Amino acid sequence: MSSLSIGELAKQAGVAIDTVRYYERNALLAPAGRLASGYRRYGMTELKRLRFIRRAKALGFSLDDVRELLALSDEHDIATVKSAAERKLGDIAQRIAGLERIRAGLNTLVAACPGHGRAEACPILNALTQEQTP
Amino acid sequence: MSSLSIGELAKQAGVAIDTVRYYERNALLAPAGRLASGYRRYGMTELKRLRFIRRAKALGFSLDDVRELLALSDEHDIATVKSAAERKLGDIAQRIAGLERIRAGLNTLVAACPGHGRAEACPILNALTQEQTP
DNA sequence: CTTGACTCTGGACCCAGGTCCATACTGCAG
DNA sequence: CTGCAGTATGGACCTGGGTCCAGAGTCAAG
Repeated sequence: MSSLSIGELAKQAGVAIDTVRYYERNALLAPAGRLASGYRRYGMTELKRLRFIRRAKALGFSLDDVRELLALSDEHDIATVKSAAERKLGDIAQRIAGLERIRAGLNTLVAACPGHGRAEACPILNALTQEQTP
Repeated sequence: MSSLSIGELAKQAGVAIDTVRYYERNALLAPAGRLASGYRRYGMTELKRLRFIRRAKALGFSLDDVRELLALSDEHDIATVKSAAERKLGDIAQRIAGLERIRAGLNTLVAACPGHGRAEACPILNALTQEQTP
């Protein structure tokens, strides 16, 4: 046990085989140990790391961010981990705010559109056509 | 007046020259009229259309969406415009909801992290390392 | 031993929405 | 007329996060 082929690893981590190799090429995973045949072999360490990556991505981190986090977690540098997470939180809040603004604008337009009649009566088309800055 | 070079058009519309040509190549703008020299010439119609595109993008529409909207606005088909806008509104709401979920998760972790001490005390690293599904 | 499933490699390709480049030609001010 | 800014073209390149492919070699069940 605890020796996995790339296919088993990928399956257990819930990613594609190509993704594992892609991560290795891009330094998110250390180069894997090899059998005499050249086949990669993995242990629990790599499985955990791969799951770490998957979770971090689900939390909205880019692979660049993840690379940093992995480095930090190796250093056990909690303060830096926390501030990285805080920065990410700020990013996410900003993305949400941008989308909220778009939603509010579009919502107003949709609400005001009768859904029938002349084009001039459609505030959506008007908003897009008019000269004023949105 | 009302005859613009590509550079003047781009400037007045607030986009790059290359972007104008890119839009022409990708059927967001009709092929421009040309001088004998081959230089493109534009009028107010194209300027408005370009601003339409810019605004629509600012509202979160993809260029594919914009192509559709342009076709619709040509048809003065208000009902279809409204339902396209409603679909877009749904998309945006979903994106926001996804980000909210991420934010809530990350927020909890950051709040619980002491910011110093052993790595085992950092809930951020723990959440990423632990086996349970996030 | 055979056969089918697995793995290896380097490299091409995908999505969107452009940006940048070299080379050649044109327009206009002075 | 000169010189420089502007424009033309086709094609390469960029970002991020992979995915797919051909051709070759390997593992393991039966």
